[in-house]
Amino acid sequence: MNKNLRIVFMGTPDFALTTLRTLCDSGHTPVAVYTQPDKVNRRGGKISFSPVKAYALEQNLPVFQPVSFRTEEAAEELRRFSPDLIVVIAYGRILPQAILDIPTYGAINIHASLLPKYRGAAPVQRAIIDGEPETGVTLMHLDAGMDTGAIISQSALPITETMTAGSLLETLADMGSKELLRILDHLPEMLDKATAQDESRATYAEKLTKDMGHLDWTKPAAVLSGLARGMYPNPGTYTFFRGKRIKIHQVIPPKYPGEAVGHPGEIVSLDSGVLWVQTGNGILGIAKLQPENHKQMDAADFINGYQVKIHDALEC
RNA sequence: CGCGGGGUGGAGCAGUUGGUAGCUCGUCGGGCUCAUAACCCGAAGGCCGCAGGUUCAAGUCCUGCCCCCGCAA
Repeated sequence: MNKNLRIVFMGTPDFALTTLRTLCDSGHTPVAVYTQPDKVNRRGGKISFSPVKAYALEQNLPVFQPVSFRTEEAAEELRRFSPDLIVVIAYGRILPQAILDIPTYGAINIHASLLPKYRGAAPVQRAIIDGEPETGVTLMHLDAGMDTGAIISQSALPITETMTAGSLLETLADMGSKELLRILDHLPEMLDKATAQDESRATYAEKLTKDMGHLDWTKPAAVLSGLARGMYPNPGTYTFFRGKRIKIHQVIPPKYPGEAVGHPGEIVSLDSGVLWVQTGNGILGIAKLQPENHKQMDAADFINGYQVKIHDALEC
């Protein structure tokens, strides 16, 4: 019923793209799309667009990439679309109140956590790394703070030991997108019913750093598994083998806690073409990996090509 | 022009100071076994990324091009 809402979409990565697609497919095509400025990919000297920009161009939607929203020009540009609502998803920037005041209904944001827990940049990743039993997606009415807006709706999802940040993000993006459509159909009421977050329970999910991905084999397998899955695909985890850096792409849930059959980092079995590695507690399986300068490969191929033997060891 | 690694039979890798290619796995055939992703025997399969050059001779040296990847951003 609200098909003629004037929506402005703001987002950057794939997580945001899912929702943009959903909006377009359901007839809520945005009147404008905002995304982060293009980045220069040094290695090829090429410029790379954000996933959102690539799709918007494909759909012939007007694209804007302001460097800042704290200028009168930026506000004026936005006002020209006389938006009813801004939908913000992983845009990568906090919108100042002056911008939030422009649309009739303000701005709605989809955040991949059960707010107020895991506010911030890496909610899904941190939830997996921390071994949380569940996470979810929250739609909130944006205010000027960092993920502090009133909660419009929330859906939870259990985290299993095979989920990665990448796969979970996809699932949550779908959940959030569908929920958004539902909200758009009942817009003013849903916003009125939004409830403030309980500040006392707020936690923050800081951005991940590359060095966090350096696997320490003396840690328990369960911890390493969470790290490998929470850091995947970006920024990724890694270890070293014969002095070469190895990226870990897929691990297999830990086995045999407590029963140490080798030193931490030692490869104790090659069953089923998997690299079974002894950790500080339990054995972790590595199923897919990528030696530096090479492409991703199955552990079985790695074992064949590199003549890996039991008792060889991964280095920290 | 940020630094660097690589393109070799279906897959992953070796190939030394240049002399027509090897390993692990897979595939096909046969054998052993109660059985097997185990083991044994045998076979097929490669214009060594593309183009040009040096040389009696190049995967192996030189030049140019295409593609892939790691780090850093």
